[in-house]
Amino acid sequence: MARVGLTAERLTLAGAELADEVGFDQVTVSALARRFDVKVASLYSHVRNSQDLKTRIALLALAELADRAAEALAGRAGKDALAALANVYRDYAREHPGRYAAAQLRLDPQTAAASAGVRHARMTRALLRGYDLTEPDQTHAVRLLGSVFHGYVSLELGGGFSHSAPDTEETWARILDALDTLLRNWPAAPTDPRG
Amino acid sequence: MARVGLTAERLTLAGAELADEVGFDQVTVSALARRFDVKVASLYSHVRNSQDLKTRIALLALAELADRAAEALAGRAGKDALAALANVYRDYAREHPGRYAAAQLRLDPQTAAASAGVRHARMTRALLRGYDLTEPDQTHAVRLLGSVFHGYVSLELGGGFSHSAPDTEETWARILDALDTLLRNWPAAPTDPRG
DNA sequence: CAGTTTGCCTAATAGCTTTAGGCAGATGCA
DNA sequence: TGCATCTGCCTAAAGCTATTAGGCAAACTG
Repeated sequence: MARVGLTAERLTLAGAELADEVGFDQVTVSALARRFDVKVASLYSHVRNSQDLKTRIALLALAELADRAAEALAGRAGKDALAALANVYRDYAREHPGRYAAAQLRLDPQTAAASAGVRHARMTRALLRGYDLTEPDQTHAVRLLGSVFHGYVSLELGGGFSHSAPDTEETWARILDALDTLLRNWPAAPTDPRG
Repeated sequence: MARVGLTAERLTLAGAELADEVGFDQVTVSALARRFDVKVASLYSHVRNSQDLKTRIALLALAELADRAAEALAGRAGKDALAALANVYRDYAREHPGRYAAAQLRLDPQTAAASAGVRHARMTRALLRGYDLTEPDQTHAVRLLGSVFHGYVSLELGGGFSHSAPDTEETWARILDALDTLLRNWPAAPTDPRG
């Protein structure tokens, strides 16, 4: 009967920690109740259901990631900014694999629109101001960067690059070099053969 | 009591279909039993457990994907091969989202080593023969391509690119152009400043 | 300090996973 | 063809998670 002081925020934070420890898909209402030494049903006063809990963790992760990105980008431009942003994602995923997995949770359009996800897109766009791209190439480049960052980080985290030399640090550095080179020499759209 | 003729193979295939219909994480021993109109316990004669079932689906997906890739690469080189391989991944993910998700399942090292996953790495490497790269740049490039393909496909599938112009077809085409350009002008390793 | 709110509880239902043990249809051999 | 064995699917049962309904007592409110 002792009141533990549960709130949606505390549950979300504890859920994020749990995710980092055991994996996002192992985050369960039951496990969280155990962690607070409280009965399972008690959580349902603070969180609508399991899906709601996971969504909150995802939103937390997206916001944390956006905060880090904003800080990293401040005062940087060009390749410096590119590497800083890329490393934010990679470092966050390594420090907080569960939260990073949570950030990939598919959100319904409304929630997604209100999430920090939009800040990410805006920051990537801001980063590209250091390169000479105009629409629609800028959007293509935003999507390319998102793909590379997310793809690399999730493959590396998933062990996709293990068991083989050279090490991933080296690869990561060379990929950032390559992206910088590419953005500085972005190929023009091929002329439409129908024209 | 009528024997339905369950086998691990039939269960795996049905599981893959189920994954494509309702999502890989919704693939459950129970759901599969329902699909065969059979009691749940019956499946345990053919499949060790839920994890085993999912692993089999993952291996099926990896093998199908490798088969498609091999076929697509046959007789092609350079950018033609690059686009063909890239489209194999993208098309497969769109046709079989559940299977594609299954292919990302983290396998234990032994299983991974025996899986078709190694064929994928080899094919990407083969593709790079059309470009002028030597080790270790080739490995870096293999990893870059893997990152872009996987990252783009999973973001697109997850709806990460929705709600915004221009359409993803155009972006995809431009990204392939960009990768081709990049591979043909792969930046040399920067000289070590300590040297 | 009485009244109300609210936080955590018990109880109950329902689904998924996994194991143990049983019966009958399929298979093999004389 | 008949008998023995094997194998496939079954019933039963225990344990975990999710979720809802309703209760009691601690904590605010005036």
